[in-house]
Amino acid sequence: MKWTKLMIQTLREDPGDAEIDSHKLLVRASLVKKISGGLYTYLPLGMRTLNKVAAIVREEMDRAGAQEIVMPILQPAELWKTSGRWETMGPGLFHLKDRGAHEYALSPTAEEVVTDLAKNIVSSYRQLPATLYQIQWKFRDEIRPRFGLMRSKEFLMKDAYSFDVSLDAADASYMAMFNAYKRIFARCGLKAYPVEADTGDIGGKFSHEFHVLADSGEDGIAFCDGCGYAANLEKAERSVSKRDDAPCPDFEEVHTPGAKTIDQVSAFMGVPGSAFVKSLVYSADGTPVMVCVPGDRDVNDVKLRHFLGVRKLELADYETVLQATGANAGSVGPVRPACTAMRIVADQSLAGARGCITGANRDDYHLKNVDLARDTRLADADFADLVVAQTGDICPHCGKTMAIRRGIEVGHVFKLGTKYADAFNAVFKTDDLKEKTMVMGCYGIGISRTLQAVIEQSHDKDGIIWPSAVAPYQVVIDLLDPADESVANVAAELEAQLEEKGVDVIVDDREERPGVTFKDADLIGFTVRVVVGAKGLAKGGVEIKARKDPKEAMKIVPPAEAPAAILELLASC
RNA sequence: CGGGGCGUAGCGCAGUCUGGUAGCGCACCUGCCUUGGGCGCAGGUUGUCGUGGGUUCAAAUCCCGCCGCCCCGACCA
Repeated sequence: MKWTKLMIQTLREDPGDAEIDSHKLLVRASLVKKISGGLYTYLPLGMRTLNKVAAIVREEMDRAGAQEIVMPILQPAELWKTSGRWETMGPGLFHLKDRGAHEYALSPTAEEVVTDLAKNIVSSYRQLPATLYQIQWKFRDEIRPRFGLMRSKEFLMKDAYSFDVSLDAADASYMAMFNAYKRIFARCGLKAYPVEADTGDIGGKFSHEFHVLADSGEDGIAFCDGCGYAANLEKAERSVSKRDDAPCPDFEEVHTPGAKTIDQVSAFMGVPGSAFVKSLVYSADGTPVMVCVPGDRDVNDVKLRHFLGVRKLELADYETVLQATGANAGSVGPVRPACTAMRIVADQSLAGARGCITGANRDDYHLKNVDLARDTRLADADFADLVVAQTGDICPHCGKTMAIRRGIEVGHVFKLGTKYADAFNAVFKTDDLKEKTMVMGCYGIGISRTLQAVIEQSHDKDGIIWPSAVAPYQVVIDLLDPADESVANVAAELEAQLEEKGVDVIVDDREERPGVTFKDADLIGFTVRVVVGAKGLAKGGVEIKARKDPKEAMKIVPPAEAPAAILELLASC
């Protein structure tokens, strides 16, 4: 392919609306063009890399025994109402009506459609197990699209769904996908880590996310270097040692005028935040619940929601707080008798806490010398792991300390159980003619996000450094003298030979100074650069260099030997 | 949803406070020159100044409405 035939318009300056390197480079290297917030056109170069990632995913899905299908993006509302997600996904789900006022959703995933499909096609255990997948555009009405392709309203996703005869059988389907994912990300040149995760709105029992570590990542992940435990902060557990607090005298009120936050009261009283019991009033499916955690800790909403077994959980508004406790936010606490009606729960690390400070349920007052067992209605069953893990917390599996890192979620594998199969009554006949519900799993990879994650993980100050497997073109042949006949001939011959070997080649035939073509080659990041010039040829060689290598690693080889040398270089990238 | 910022050429921006008929850099086109890391010179093209209304002799500039985009926050008491 000739450069001058392609729609490429590289930019010298960073786009004004990009925050992170990969987003800036996507735009500067002319891979994508924004059309509106969270919506992008893929230009020829971007389309090629997107297709390459998709091709790797397709190959590995097929290898793992999954079958490719395509489901509609526009999906009838009835299916979504059957599963309940028409309501639970709320405004995150795009919906629209046709001229007959029938409602539709734009698919953000396809559990409903695929379960309905399986229900209709599968009637016997003989047809299982089966895993279906598609590579299809998905739509989500994100609150705040950002970071280019990382969080956009429309994105390319591979979604797969497994159907099995039992939970045990589903393990094999899950593991097949898990292993396929490891291969996929490795082939894309990515270091991706499987991380234990919450199952979110999709539901189910067990799941792993695949994360690429990056400072710009939107997710926090607890890592234990001791045993390899890795978990999304939404789920990450921590181990706490049993407290042995000394008995304390009866609690007493302390006047704390104007001090509302833990930081303010802590400063006012000259006591560290960890000595406080922070008490928050939540609205759990509409009922107020008080949650107590150490003053230097944040409540983990996901853990709390699971523990309480409720669907909708949010911090209560100020009026509810006042009604439930008799005090305004900033002065509330768990000590009786104020909160007689409300359920109170607390983080496990507070079991046995004595001598702590809480709100007094009276504006501008706190209590000191609180003994949670003695002074509150908290019973053993009310304690659970309810806080967000922090760096330095103890790993629940090996006892070593964990660290929090940032990650980009590029893939997710779930065991769904029978959540959707139950909703759609997707059953099959067993060998003894009984009816049984299918057990499902679902498995997603953000293809467009993966593409950007590769850039985020593989770039330098000059531009992208494409791994060979997903480069828009693996080799750029830079013609220093495009008008020179011998240069053009050597380049054409080289291009033909490489393409015969299955290598994607772009020939930079622009009448530009070398500085311009070199800068562009580095910016777009073609895996290997070949320079063909009249002077070099006169001396008997062309020049080859891997993008990831420094200038000094450049080699000069005779044109006849170039294809073999280039293939070797590509194999190492 | 709340707060802040921004909308001027394909891209990045100045001009707005203090109203006077729109500018810079990059890109693009022509010519000369140059030719190993975004060269130089000369000439040139590209704008409903986001949009609708108002004030005014005159509006990118002042006033009001709307739209879009970006960032932060969304109540951790």
